Amino acid sequence: MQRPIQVLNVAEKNSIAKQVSAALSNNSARSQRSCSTYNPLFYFPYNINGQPCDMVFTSVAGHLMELDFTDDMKKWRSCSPVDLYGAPVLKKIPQDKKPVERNLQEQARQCQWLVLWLDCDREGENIAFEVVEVCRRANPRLVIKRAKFSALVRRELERSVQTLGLPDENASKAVDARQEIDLRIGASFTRFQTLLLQEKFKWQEGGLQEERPLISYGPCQIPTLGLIVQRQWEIRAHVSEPFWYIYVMYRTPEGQQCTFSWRRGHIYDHAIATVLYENCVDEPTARIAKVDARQVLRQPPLPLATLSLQKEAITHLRMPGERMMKLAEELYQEGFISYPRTETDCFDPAYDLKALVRDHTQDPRWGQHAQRIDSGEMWHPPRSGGHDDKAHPPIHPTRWTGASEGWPPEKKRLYEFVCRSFLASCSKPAVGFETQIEAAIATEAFTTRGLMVMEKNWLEVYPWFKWGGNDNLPPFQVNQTFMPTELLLKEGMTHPPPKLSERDLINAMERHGIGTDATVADHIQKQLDRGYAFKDASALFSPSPLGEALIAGYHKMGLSNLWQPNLRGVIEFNISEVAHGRRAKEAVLEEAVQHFRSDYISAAQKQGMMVEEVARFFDPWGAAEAQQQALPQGQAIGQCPACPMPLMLYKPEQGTPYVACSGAPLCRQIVCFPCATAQADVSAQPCTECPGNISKVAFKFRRAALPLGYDAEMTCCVLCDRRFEDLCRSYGTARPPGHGQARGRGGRGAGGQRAGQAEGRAAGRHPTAGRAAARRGSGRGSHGNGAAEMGRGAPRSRRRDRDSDDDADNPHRGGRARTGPRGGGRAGTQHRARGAWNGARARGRADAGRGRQPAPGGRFVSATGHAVGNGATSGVCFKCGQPGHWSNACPNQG
DNA sequence: GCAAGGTC
Repeated sequence: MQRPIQVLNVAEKNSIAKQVSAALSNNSARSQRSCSTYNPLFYFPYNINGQPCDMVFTSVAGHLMELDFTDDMKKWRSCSPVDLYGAPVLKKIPQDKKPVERNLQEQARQCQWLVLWLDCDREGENIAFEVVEVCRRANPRLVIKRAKFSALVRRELERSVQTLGLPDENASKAVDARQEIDLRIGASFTRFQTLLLQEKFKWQEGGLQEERPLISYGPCQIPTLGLIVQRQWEIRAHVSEPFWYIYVMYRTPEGQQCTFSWRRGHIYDHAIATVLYENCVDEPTARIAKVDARQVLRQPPLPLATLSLQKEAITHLRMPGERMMKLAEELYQEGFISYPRTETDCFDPAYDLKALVRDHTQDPRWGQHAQRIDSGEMWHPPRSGGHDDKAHPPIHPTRWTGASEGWPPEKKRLYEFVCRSFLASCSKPAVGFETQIEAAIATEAFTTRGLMVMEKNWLEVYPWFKWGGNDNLPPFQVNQTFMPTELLLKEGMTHPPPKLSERDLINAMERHGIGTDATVADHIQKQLDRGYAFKDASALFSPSPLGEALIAGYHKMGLSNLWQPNLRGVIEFNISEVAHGRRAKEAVLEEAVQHFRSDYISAAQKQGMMVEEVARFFDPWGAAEAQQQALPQGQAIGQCPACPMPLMLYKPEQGTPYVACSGAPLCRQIVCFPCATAQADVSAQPCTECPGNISKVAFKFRRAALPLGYDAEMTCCVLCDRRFEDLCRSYGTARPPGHGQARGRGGRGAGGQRAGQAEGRAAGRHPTAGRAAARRGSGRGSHGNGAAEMGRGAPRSRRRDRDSDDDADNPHRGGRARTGPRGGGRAGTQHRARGAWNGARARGRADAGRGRQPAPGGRFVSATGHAVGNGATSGVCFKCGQPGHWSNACPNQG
């Protein structure tokens, strides 16, 4: 008799652990609490490939680990935000996940095998590696295996456990890359925006909730805001135009009637419309040219996935997506509906749907319909929407309850919606009889259509959908003639597109790959929480002044790729190249970091534009105005050693000349004059001398030129330039280049660390080594060097071209901006401006979103020389979203 | 005080 192997099985959430244990053990698993509240243990014996096993099944609760910067970079003023592109990052287990970690380690110590049952998607693969890391720390000898399953049904799970494989490292690395990109961009731009704007304006007077708002940036939240602002600009850019159309109405003596639509739709030229109309008036007899009558079917709704449930709940129940998800979560926890976060919109054929239907036959509201399905009279197998996340079924009721009296009304309505929707999806399609009529008057053609509902079927249980209409059509015959009751030339006006509804937003986000089914609602809610957008009484979204100013600011800077909706798609496409093994994680990261760092540098250099945009809507604080006015005129002499902004030489009328970074308040670097090699140390204390809330700046000098360092500390106010202390002290040991000198001496570390980084680059490791050189050269009036350094990046002329292009396109400024020619001139629709933007969007969009598109062909190597994955490389440009080149050589700027 | 993604 073989001794059983001890096997630790880990699922992504308890519900899966429970289901798989039940399926594999034939419902005989013994459950036991663990030290982690939401992750109990299930024990049962099993046999894997003839080998007896003692199975212990447990779960985590999503990711175990979080990515973050090291402690020294977490303080917002500890470094310039641009440093966050190169700062080290760490994966850590946050405090609230410690019990999960303990549970895994306790079990791992007693087991020989670890079987990973995490969801079969990229995030699941990444969590699998987190679990492996934690378990291996407790038991290095663990044998690691991965169960891949396509449905939670017994046969599939049994197959899966007998054919265990290995976790997919590429998929996991793709997630690592995404996390790192999101963190670096998010943190750097959030700090940039917040530090730049937070203190400058009277937010509350401008309608914001908070006095000092957090102005966050994220690669999902900002493109979402971009969608809202873009629509606002479309609306504002719309210029109403008149159009004309011929209106025909016919009423029989019996009272049957219909109106006809003109084949030409609308005509924007009054003269032409009049000529065509007069033709009709001259020969007004209408002749029926065609009668097409046939039976049509209206299919029931697809089984519900998360996003479709959100959209339906918004439309039919008038419930915001975020609220709906909370209630759905509750219903799931209480066992009334299945797992609410799923992409699946098709039922597994093995699923016993009839049993689920039977559960509802006693309901007073929809029980009768359920009975008719159960009897087979109404039964029709649910359609398949073609999506399957391989982990969850579509959302459906799991238990009937008539005892929902205590529930809040919204929860009741949601449960009812899930039940009715499920029953509808198991019902026969509705049957109608449609008649399409074509009529001719003189040279012009007209159509009308009638629809009579013959069998309601699924519509009986689903009251939210209206079908049918115009069923009082006169009984036309081909070649029949009649005299129209009314024949008129009517005038209409084009309307701007409507504001976005939450449903529109979800659709747009889905189309562009912004967020996942589980996070889309959060990103929308975040717009409201951050004060970037409002939702009006009709639940339509419009940007707040702050939201619009942010987008307009980046637009004006020529950095629209930072907010346009394809941003996420571009990131997703590139990391999916990692997941498929076509590019190395490091290469994609390097490319992304380089690109976004360069965008950050542009943004920091043009920060004034952002301030200007915000100043259109919000009043600045007096002190900030005073600060701006009080700053003396300086002369650019190079680039700041700590950030991308120009370093300025200031010569106050009284007092000592000094050199300071122009990037305040993001960077308050002040360096020594005349040597200009010193590192500043900034402490944010209020100035005791001047009336404004200006910080006191303490800074250190270091005379690198001397063999023994010479150090000084001085405290002064940047606003009034008043010194508080001035003391010098020497120190004894010279340090080799590349070691942070300030850090070792009790001064705060940032300055010294930056010095260390800069030296490292100078040693040739990094392509931006020139910066350190410029810093050294910019002392003693070496102006030429500094100026050359400031103009780095795209050639100036090209940048100017791009900016002016963008300005021409920016419709939010002039009020009545043009709508073409991108939109193709006279679009002939009610929403003519939309065509223009859609055209622009389509071109700008990554052929990317979620890796559905084929990989772009061809071989190319990044300018950094890193981008060689497994020989053939591919990906899309972070700037324009197109394949074939990298963003630092993007030919499609703007 | 930053992101987005899992999940309770």
